[in-house]
Amino acid sequence: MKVSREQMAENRRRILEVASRLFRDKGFEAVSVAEVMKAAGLTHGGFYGHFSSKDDLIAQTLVHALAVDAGEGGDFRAYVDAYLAPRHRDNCAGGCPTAGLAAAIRHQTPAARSAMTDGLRSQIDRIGMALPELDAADRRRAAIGSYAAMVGAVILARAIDDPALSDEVLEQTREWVKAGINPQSAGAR
Amino acid sequence: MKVSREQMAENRRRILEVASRLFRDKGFEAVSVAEVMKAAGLTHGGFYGHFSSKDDLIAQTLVHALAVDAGEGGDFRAYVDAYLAPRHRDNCAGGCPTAGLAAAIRHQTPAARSAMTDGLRSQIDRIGMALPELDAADRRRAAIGSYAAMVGAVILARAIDDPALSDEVLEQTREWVKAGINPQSAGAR
DNA sequence: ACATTTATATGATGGCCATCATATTTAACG
DNA sequence: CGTTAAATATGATGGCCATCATATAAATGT
Repeated sequence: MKVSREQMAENRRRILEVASRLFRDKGFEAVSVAEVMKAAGLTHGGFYGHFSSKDDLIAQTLVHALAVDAGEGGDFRAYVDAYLAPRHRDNCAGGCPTAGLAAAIRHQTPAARSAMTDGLRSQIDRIGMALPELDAADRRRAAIGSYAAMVGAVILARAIDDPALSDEVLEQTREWVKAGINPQSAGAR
Repeated sequence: MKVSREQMAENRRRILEVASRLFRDKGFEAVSVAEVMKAAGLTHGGFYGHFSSKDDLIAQTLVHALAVDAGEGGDFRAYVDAYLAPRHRDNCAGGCPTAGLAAAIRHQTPAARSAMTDGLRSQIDRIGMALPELDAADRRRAAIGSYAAMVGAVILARAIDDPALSDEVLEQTREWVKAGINPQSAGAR
């Protein structure tokens, strides 16, 4: 049945939201179009009224998810603590889309890769702005190096089945990253 | 037709080798059993004489690939340079299996996760041994933090479609990691 | 040499899934 | 209100793939 204009927009939003969580939780391939629609409270047939294909959904979901990825209020140390925490590791569906999906993007369409590129660029800029105590060159290096370590640590911590080692990967990376952005230490770099 | 005992062992080795490259290149789900067998020069039917399922192949391939992952002759700086290089980024099929597959392991069987855990543990130990100039605590932290950054940087560099930013991610992470293992800087950490 | 075992090949089978065709219902607009 | 257009539902369709049943043929051990 037809639905009001706003209802349709709302439906579309819900599809994107639900797809974002499902993709982060189970990966792109393990989630079917029908599953997304069902989770959004719709039937699978209506899907192609909103998106031209599953690849289109993936690309649009990435744009959506990476735009919200912003979060961070400028306190980089607090962001690092929250990012490299068991709570974030255990919350794939609600966690950072970059940590959850970046590795899968290599196999996706150009539109998806483009969304990832934009998302990464702004994330690096955002982290850089949260490190005003460093000079420009150190700031960029620290932003990129820190974020790479954070994403890598969460991916590794999620991949392994030994809780103690997984916790240790998070803890040690947390200390490593935070020590690396001390002005005196960054100077030594 | 039946083949000699050694021929069968050789076939099995080739299946694992070929599967390892295909999985790293295209991901677990995008590679079919038939494709692996064909690439190994066999037909798909014989597959179940070697492995009990595709999941079994994945787990055994990981054990195989992560055992060979050793490589490194003890010069950590050289290892970092080679790891965080465009050549490695562009060579998924022949590159580090951890960078290529770690993120997908979250969705695999317990056997696969266990193989990844063992592989990561020994990789951390190996890197630690290549950093004798640091004391024990710094060494472990540097090994974990550095490896997380290396894996994360390669994953990010492979995900994005802007070559300049991709190169920059590798370069900056390379400098960041190498600066982080300077004894004076590690002291500050 | 022969009998037997077994590695591989050939050829189903059944399930899942993306996509589409068509039907239904209702909002939107006059 | 009535007509039309559009959003969603229902119900195919075709392809891919993991797995398996059976056939073939060569190696192994006597």
